[in-house]
Amino acid sequence: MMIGKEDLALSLSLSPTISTTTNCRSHQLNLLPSFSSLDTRTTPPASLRGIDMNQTPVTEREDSEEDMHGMPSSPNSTNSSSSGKRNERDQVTCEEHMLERAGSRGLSDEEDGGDGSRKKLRLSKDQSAVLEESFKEHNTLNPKQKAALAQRLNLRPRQVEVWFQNRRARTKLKQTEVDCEFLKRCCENLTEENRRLQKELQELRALKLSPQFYMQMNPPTTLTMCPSCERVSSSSAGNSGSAGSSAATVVPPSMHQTYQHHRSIVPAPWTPIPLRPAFLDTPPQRS
DNA sequence: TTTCGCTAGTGGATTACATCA
DNA sequence: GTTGATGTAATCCACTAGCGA
Repeated sequence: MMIGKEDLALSLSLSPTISTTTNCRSHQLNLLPSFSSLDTRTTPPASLRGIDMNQTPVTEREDSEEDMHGMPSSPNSTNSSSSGKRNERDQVTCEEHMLERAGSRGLSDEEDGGDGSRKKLRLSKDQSAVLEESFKEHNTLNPKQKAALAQRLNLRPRQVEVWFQNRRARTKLKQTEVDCEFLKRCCENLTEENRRLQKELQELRALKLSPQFYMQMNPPTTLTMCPSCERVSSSSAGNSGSAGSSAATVVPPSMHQTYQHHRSIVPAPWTPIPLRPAFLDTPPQRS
């Protein structure tokens, strides 16, 4: 949004007949010239006490401030689609606004109490089921789909849009929980592996410090890995024994003599595995 | 009374398009 | 005609309040 709050305030104070939150084009506004300029963001919708919001709209009167403008209350309102579909959106915008107005719950300001409080009523099971089905097919809606769904369910397009937004949020939350659990297990495994390797390192160092170690030390060992089975084997001038990685299965070179493409592995200096994966400390960058 | 899930409002960020110099 | 700056509308997400079960 390129309009700052100051600009909004200025607009409100200077042009009381123009809504600052309009989503309509000028020609659409011309169709609805009599709506007031209440700031819908600061004026909560009227409540809906005792009324089943899920009932088929009866009158054109909208309970919320949307009717005051003839358009939705939030800049987010009305259209839900992936970006870059302006033409498609434009075609549906007016229809949606009319639908939203028609899709009211048949309440007047008197009926909803007019105390500024809002009522959030549940969608029926049938409505939720249909929305769920639709969400399974596509988790975002283009304006036409939204309008059709709203009409089918006797809801306002805004309600359908909000439902999809919240549904996406729930999906993301659950996925985040799953990811978190997975990473937690990874972290635990790596911690355990690190602990085990540290212990092994200590043992090797202790062994290295003992005089006997030098007595029995063989010439430098070269590790070879079979690219096919990725097994590591060790070889040295005087020993073809088991100096391979503790994590890899050590296989005598003889078992892999048929492979002509064995490559040598130079043992790298010891690097402890961090107890906590680095990516956990690196927040994902927003593209 | 408290808790939890759901619905909806709000603000910021982003994108596409229109207009103008 | 092209290009960059600017404005506007639409959409998304994150956060949150409020309602109902």
